[in-house]
Amino acid sequence: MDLSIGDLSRRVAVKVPTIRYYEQIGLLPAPPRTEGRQRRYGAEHVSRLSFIRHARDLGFDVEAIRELLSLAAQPDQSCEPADQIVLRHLESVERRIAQLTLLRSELRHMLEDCRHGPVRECRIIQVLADHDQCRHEHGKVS
Amino acid sequence: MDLSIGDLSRRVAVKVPTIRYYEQIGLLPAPPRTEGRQRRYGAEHVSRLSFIRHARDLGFDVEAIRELLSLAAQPDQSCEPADQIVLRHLESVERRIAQLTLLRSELRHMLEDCRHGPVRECRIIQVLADHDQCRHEHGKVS
DNA sequence: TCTTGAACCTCTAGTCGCTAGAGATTGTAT
DNA sequence: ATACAATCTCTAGCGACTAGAGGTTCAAGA
Repeated sequence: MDLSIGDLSRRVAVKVPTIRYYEQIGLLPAPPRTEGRQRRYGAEHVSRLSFIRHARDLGFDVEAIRELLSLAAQPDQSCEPADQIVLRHLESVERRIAQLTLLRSELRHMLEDCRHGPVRECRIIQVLADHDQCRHEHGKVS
Repeated sequence: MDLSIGDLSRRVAVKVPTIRYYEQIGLLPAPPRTEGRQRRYGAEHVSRLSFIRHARDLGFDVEAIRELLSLAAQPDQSCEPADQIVLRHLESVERRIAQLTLLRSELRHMLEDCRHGPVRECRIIQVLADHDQCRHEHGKVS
């Protein structure tokens, strides 16, 4: 096991610049280098980067991943803090789904109401221009 | 109607720096100024900024809003392009909901499986460390 | 009229998690 | 030996703001 950054990238499916970025922000430890200063990774880098990738796939932010990694390194501690992190994330996902579901129904209504005539009669534009004609309230989405 | 930027901000519920930002990126036209170079807004600014805010609330990005604004200014044209923009956005919202729904179920399973013991036995950490134990595949989320 | 002080001004930099590019160096296969 | 892909560092950019510094202007009260 003596992987170049490109090998690691292919194996874990994380792009090369992203690996360097993770090193820069201290998420992945700096590996040893060749004489010519190229990075060479071992098995522990593979598993740590996998962990990071899976956690990112699950939508955890870097701070949460930092905490999860540090918890994973303490096998005797209670896993409750990890639980809390996951729960916190789950709740934010649920809030997001709720927002987006509202949003979806608004957008559907807009499309249904559209007469497909000229802009002058277009409900879509009207709703945007005069929000009081809108059916529901909704929070910020972005 | 001769509103300061603060008046406009309160009336439309868009923050002052955001208003200046919209001017900078050309979304809101630059208003006339007082002798002392302070901005003074009229009714057309209020309605244009309202339009922008409603569209942002609906999750449209700035480029889409630019197009919607320019369509709104051409009342004789067909509203089909506006339709297309809304449809495109609806589809992306639907994709996002689908992703997040998958994600939610993964996170719920993780929490269910957790034995609330030490980290060593924690399914949450195990799933992250060894992704093959994961129940489902899912796309990128962030 | 003068004085406060809140509101305004411009400009730069930071947020998050990367991604892209320039320009130079290194590793590897032929 | 040579070619060329891969690597290196560094800086800047993405989107849609947000925060802060340091200075100026406006409007109201004394």
